[in-house]
Amino acid sequence: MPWVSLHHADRVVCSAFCQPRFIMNLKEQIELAVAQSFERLGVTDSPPVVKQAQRREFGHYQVNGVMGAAKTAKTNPRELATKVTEALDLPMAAKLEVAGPGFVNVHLDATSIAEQLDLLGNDVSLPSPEPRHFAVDYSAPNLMKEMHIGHLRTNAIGDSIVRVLEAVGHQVTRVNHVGDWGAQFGSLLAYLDQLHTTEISTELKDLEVFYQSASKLFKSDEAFAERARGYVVRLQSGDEQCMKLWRQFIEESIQHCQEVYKRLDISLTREDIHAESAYNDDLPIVVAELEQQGLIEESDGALCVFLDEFTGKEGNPLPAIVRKSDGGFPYMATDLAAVRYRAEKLRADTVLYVVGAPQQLHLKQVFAVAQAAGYLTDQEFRHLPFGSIMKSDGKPFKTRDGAEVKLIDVIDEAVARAHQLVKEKNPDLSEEKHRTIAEIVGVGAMKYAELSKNRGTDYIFDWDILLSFEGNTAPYLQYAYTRIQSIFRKAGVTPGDLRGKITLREPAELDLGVKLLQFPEAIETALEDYQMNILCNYLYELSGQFMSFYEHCHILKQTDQGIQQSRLRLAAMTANTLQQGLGFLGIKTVDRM
RNA sequence: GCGCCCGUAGCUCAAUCGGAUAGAGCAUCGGCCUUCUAAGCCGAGGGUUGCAGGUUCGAUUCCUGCCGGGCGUACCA
Repeated sequence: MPWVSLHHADRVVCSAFCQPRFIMNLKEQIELAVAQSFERLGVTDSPPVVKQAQRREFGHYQVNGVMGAAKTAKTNPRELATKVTEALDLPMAAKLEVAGPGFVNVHLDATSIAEQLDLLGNDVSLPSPEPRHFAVDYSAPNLMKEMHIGHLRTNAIGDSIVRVLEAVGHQVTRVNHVGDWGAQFGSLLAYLDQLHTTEISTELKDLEVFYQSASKLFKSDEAFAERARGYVVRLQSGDEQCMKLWRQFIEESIQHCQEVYKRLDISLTREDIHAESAYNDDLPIVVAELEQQGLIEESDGALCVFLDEFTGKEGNPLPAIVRKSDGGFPYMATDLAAVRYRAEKLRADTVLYVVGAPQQLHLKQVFAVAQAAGYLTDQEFRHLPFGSIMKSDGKPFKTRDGAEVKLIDVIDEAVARAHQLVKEKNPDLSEEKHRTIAEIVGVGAMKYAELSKNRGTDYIFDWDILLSFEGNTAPYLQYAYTRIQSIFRKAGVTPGDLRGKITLREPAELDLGVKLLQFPEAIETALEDYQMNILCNYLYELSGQFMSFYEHCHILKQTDQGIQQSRLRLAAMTANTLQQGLGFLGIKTVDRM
């Protein structure tokens, strides 16, 4: 039986005659065996439900599906579990036991695990789902202002999702839907216009200060406010001199963004920018198309789409306003135009919006109106909301607090702290090395702090937690990696030189070996709901497993050549997995730190 | 008022979608550097998962009610 298909997966995997990198992962192998065992016993319609065991004493994997099956079949769960175990053809299991109300605990066999590791060589196996075209909308800063700490989430999460999707073979379009249009630009342009050419570049250096000076003038100086309003009109009507100023400002602001991306190692480039203003010409068309569909109603002078499912205060119908009473277009219109573009022009199969949770209702409306307008056929448009960052008192950051923490300042602080530490830990390295390492470690810590949290929940901003280098942090993973590099330096070999097979004698070796084989499972689980914290968790556990192995199974002191080669191979595979996994998170590794 | 999200150890967070005795990190306490980098390892203490019911073999997870917090709720984005 060369080909077998898994009922729950949308792909076919082969068991015998194909490349090692396409072998099933451990969980799938067990699932398949349990499913076959169920079949032999005449149990149908019950999934095996195989999971990694939560406690080591329960084996490596546990089968939870027997209890559900027993319920449907109205039989005793423990008896059924015993039968399933007897009918189970799973050579890779060293021991199977029925436990608790009807669990089957699977203890894996060291020899089989070693064989599977040998099949991989020094490669890392990845899931290979059916390729799709993804568009991922993330980052999307407002170009009026500089990015603040709140922008870290969409950048870190979005960029990581993009990297993982690409790694498993999907086509990915990065979309940076920057805010470069709107009434607020009036005062910025008016302010820009009254500067002397010599002052412009210095003034724009700090966008935050620029923005604040302009809005202060807008409030205090009536003549200035009047000019600002005039600029809005001129901007919207495409006045050439005004557009020139606007382009100058936008250019400068994009420059700022790209610098931050570069610093943060975010993979967005200028080519990924598809700004709000790019849809300007589409906005009247979208409204006209909605009109043709009979979806538009006028209300208080605004053009609206009312859908039954949306109600506002006091149960009143809640409109999706696509044109304001003053004739301007709100972001509902822009976002609809963006949906239309992404579905019809970009032809993406799945579009992910990595946008904060407060936008939930808005995006729900956007998708619903787009659906009603016929822009969507079978594409999947999904909002991936993330929680807000709160202040230490648990209250959310408000724009008016003015005390928002600039993203670039957080980066500087992270790098400064890392620099201090690496100088202290490794004084022999050159200053240049110190700086390079500090940049990678500091930025890694920041990004990992974001990624390792469940994306849905709000969390509290705290310098010391965000910039911690101990425990479950990126530096811990990077440190595990440097320890491995150090071993190879001292041994004077490179992973490519390694000969010999893997043998897993010590418990620490077996646990590390199993953990290594679970990488594709972690990726798969993380992609189910685009939760990168699951990948973080895996990498942390892998590092922990390695650290334990490192302490208990000395490598260079080992006199038995076979054992030493085996351990070096385990170390090499760990390093490889860590580097790839961290790469998926947008975090680099260093050879020393 | 209505809708969505949340409430877990002193603090910050997990818990792979209903599984076993709820896990980490930080902080606290105790061990481990003449041995591959101590950003580390080994161990200890710390919990009525906001409260009260319900569903079932089994609930942090699902349902109902209450308490507390956040966000949203027509022309800012």
